[in-house]
Amino acid sequence: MSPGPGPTRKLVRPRGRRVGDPDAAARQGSVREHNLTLVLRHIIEAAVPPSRADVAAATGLTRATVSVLVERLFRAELIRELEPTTPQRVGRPAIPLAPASGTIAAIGLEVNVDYLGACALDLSGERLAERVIAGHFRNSDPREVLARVAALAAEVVTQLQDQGIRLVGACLALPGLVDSRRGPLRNAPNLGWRDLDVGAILRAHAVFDTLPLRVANEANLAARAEASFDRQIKTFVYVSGETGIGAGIVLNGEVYRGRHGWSGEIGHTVVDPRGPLCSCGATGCLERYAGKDALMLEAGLSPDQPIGVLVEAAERGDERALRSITDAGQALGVALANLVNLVDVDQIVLGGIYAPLEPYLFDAVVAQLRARVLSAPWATVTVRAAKVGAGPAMVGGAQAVLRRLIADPASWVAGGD
Amino acid sequence: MSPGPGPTRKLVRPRGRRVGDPDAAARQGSVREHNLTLVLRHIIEAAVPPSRADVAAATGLTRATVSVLVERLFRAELIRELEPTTPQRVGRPAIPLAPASGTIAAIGLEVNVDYLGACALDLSGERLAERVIAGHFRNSDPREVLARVAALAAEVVTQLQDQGIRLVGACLALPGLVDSRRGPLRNAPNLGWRDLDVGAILRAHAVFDTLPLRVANEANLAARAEASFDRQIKTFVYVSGETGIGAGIVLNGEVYRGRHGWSGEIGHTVVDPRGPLCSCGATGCLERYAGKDALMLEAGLSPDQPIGVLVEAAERGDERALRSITDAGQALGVALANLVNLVDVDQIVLGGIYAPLEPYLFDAVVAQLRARVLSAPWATVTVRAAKVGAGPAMVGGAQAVLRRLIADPASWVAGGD
DNA sequence: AGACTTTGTATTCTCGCTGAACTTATGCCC
DNA sequence: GGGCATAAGTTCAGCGAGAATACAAAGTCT
Repeated sequence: MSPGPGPTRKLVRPRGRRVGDPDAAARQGSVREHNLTLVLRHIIEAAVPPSRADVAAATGLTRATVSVLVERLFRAELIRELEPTTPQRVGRPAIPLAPASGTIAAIGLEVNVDYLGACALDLSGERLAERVIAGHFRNSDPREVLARVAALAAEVVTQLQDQGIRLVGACLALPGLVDSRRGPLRNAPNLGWRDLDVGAILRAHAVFDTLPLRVANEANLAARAEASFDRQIKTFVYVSGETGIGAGIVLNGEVYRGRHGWSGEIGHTVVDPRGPLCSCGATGCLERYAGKDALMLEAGLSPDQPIGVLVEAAERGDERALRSITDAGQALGVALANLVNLVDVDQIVLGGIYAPLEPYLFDAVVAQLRARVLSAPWATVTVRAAKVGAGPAMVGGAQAVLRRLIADPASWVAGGD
Repeated sequence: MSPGPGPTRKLVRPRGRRVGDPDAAARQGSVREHNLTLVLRHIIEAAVPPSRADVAAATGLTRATVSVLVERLFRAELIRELEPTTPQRVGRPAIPLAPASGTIAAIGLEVNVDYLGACALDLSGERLAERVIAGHFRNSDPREVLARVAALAAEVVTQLQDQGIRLVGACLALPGLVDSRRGPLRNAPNLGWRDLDVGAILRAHAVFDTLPLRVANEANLAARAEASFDRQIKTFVYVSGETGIGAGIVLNGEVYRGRHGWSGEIGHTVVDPRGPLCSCGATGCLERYAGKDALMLEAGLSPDQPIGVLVEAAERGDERALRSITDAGQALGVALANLVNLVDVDQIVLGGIYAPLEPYLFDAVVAQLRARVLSAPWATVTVRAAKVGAGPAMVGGAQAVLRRLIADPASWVAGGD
């Protein structure tokens, strides 16, 4: 029978997407996909560039198989060979393998209460481009703001395309409830945005005609960026303190998003049911005690000033400032104790405005954790400041896009062949 | 070279355990293991017994492959063929496949504040045996109580072995912090047990010489039992209300245990930081508002009476009883709102003493959820009473053991060949 | 210079799934 | 009742991917 597209043409069997999918059938191709990912991940995450033999030893594959897989990854420009190090060891010198740099990149975008930003990352983790605009976007006009974001993205995209770098996608970080399945932004109280299909608005701009765009929660993305900093720590909670307070829960190296993608809304966790009214309609939310506005106002400062002003006041020994920070720390400690009792993590990373407040804030947090976490006597919960610098959510967004590529290099290898 | 066990014998390469493990190399054998599990799971979880052809259609495997895999499962006594239904359809009649019954079983054990129990389940989910002893085990002597549990287990084991049923393992449910990695019980405040290697004590009894034993948290196991009741609902939180209050968080069909296995300790979540002192040392824990003791005492009843007494009082319209239940419901609602804000689940199942209190309790819970969950306007959180009957944790324990077998039938197939 | 050591590649083998043909068992229709 | 259509289950050649083994390559050590 000729393979023409006749009416009786057979339906294509839905191929098992990944070996990891427990509900799909596995076939030989799944094995290859799995191992391709395994090898790529190992090369990208290794502390020092490994040779083919190192990869084989670490993964349990044979050197022969690794050679074949490496060849594929190499041809797809996902990895590169480095110069052999001057060998101080007997035997044939190894060829170190590393993630390719400057071949493939992803774009991270962000809208926050006091800045907009765009950045680009390649597989080696290098920041190829960055644009940040400071401003005040509380109760801003979404279409106008998003147009500016699109302009930033366009700048970055043209810059990279001029260098011949291929772009795999973009991800926008927002401080609010983003529906991870159906796309629309539900509620970003501090931007004043509500029930808005941000993805659709942004995709109307020409830049995104060929560039796939995702939208995700700011804290979740920042958590991902922090996770990539220290890969040893696989399970932790990242708390993003800004005007609002969000948390990204990382379980075993994977950001936990929940049923709809709305996990980690610690800012609207109850600290005291009889406490003050919050913008969300409930009473006694953490945000009313430890959000930036509350911190600044309690210290007698304007909430629109940068956090550095509060830090300076604390450094001067200003009573009101110190009291404000300690109160916030207690509330934060209560909320985090609840989180730890529920989710059982043993590492907490405080980012955003909390990082510079570390010397004045953390003791109160730790004290509450010690008192209120049921398992505290058996496993101490460590609290530390975030290591990622500026724009963690932007970086995390780009990483999220790259991560998809890394998790499924087979499609890219086939496409670029 | 002769394959003798000389000193230069090659090390056995660590074989990739499962295809699901993202850090292990996949090989052809992994494909078979994966598909074997896939087929077995499909047969066990199907609403009506499927034929080989049905399984093939559902999984995406070919009928040829399914035939081979079914043959293996059949020989290992994991599944059985049913009589063909009187066919009302054209074509060769299908042979329905179902989980084997009465061939392989697992034991569930439980120690709780007011009863001990043991039960046995086979792959078809049938309860082959059950023993329950009522009593009061608050501040009991662990060794004495565990000896009684071992005796219960021994009774069940001999009964089953007389019937020629093979036992794959046992799992003990405890209301407290169980270290899922290193084994010891850390803290079961309501039993008064603390820092006790329950597993080791129990394993000293002869029954467990050949029977692998695990120890796990009561609420987590009860959640698993509830999950098996309605497989459609894959993500929910089960709340086990007894003297203490525990929660089992089920994400995508899998119980989330956390870093150490201590997740879901909702009973020691803070409802009001200035509230009354709790046995755990902190203040204002949920348990002080919605635990059985608090409920009974507030209603003017003795905490050692069964919950039915409170239900009857409420039915009579007793003011104190109704007030007590409503107060508990509010506190529970606050704690659950926090949980939902953090973990983003949209189903809550209330079990234990809360199930019979449904008509008087749930409204208060739902009201708090509606007011305090940030995402409430976009996705309602449903609250319902548990469906599993008596001893959910026991049943869940047995299921947990069987689940391991189902997740890795390859080992059993090879062993029973 | 030659033995030794380690890396990376080539070749053959095995294993498990696919696809297509084949067998079996039933209902339907004349 | 006998063919025909239909669906379930089985058999078998083929293929793709990793394992095992042997071998080539590129160095160090003596």
